[in-house]
Amino acid sequence: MSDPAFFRRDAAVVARDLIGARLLVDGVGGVIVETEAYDPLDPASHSARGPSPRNAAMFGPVGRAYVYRSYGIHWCLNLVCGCEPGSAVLIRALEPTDGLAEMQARRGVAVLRDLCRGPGRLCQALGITGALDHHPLDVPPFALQTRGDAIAVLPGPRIGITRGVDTPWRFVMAGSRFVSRTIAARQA
DNA sequence: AGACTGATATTCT
DNA sequence: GAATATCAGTCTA
Repeated sequence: MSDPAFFRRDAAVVARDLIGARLLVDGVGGVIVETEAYDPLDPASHSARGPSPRNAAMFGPVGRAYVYRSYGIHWCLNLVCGCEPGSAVLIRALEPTDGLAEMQARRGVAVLRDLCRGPGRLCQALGITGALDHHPLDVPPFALQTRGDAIAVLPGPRIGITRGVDTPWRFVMAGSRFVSRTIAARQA
């Protein structure tokens, strides 16, 4: 459920609370195990320099998707949140649980661990494209179930950015084998 | 396991 | 023209 109260909080808080939530697109997806927070005061954020055609969703209502093209090739999914406009949480990795065969077909890969590990791979596995930019998270094809109970979450620095590298706004599920490769290496 | 490369949309200089 | 919230392939070890 995308209760506005859940998303109308600081991005770092929402990013931590999203770990363990179940995210499905047309019934295909899994449990969120890795996220990153971005807000308009953050030099690494797309919203740092104000609205543009690409990042418009970040300045719209909370509880919606912000989908953008990364390096001209991949799609990346964010969930718009925050008390003020311009915040979002990047979904970096899922533990696949639903629609495994469909994800394997879309990715052309059989190994579960490689289906949704990384923002670009995740979007390919769930069939997420720019068509879902601005789409409300409580309206099909999206389905989002957040957890009520507490869960062990580890914070750390974000990945693949050159600015704001010291802000510990990446969150991973403790002990999960389905997080990004670079993280798994650093954890070990 | 690590280093390098190519693909290439959007934004910034 | 250069950089980027990336990934898959290939080469070196």
